Amino acid sequence: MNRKKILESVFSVLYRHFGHLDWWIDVDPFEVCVGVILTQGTNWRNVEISILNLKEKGFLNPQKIAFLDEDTLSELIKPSGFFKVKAKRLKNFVQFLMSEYDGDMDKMALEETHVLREKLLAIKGIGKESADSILLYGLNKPSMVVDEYTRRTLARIGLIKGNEDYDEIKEFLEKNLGRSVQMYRVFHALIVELAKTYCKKKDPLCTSCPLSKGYCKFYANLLQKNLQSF
DNA sequence: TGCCAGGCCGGGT
DNA sequence: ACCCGGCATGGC
Repeated sequence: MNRKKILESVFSVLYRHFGHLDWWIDVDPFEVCVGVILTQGTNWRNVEISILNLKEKGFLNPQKIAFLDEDTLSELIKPSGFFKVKAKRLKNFVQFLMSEYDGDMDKMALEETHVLREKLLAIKGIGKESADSILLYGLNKPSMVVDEYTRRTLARIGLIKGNEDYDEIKEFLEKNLGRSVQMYRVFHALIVELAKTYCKKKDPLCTSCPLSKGYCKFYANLLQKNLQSF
């Protein structure tokens, strides 16, 4: 049994359990970018308040944010925390978008995925997870998102050791999930849902996880045994 | 009540 | 190459 089969089975089980989960469906790509930056280290609920603030003022577009002073901006995004650094990060991103693509997300979307990823990573405040989230959920490009949940969950299942770096895990997933944007989007959302619900930091044995029936390392074995039923 | 949330950067070892 | 503090609000 190879890791690809197991990974496919994991997806299958999660999909059956949680259903079709996806994020930012049909959301304006620029709004996705703002959301991605605001949600760094922060609960999504808090981000929604900030997004609403920006929308109410009609500021949720590149041009407006570009000409907004940083203090006003940080005031509007206060609910999502780290508001001063995030105001700066939003400014950095918007400045990039304006200067490289005339503030046009459609133009940005024309870039080749890997090229754009490197450009995004060069922006202060955009790390790997944010860059990949923008690519995947904002622009529908095949760039898998990895986060702490993904690392922890895959490690507990036994698919990775857990000490691999970001890009290693990303490549593992991209190689074994196939290059389907839809698959990446849903898989990441499913993993996050699983981790938030059952695969918590404080519960290393995953005792509450209905999928694992005990320690998650045995999850892989469970899948192998029952593979034919998936 | 304390802990954590859909991270990232910069400086120190 | 890792490790850590700082950044900050709101919900359970």
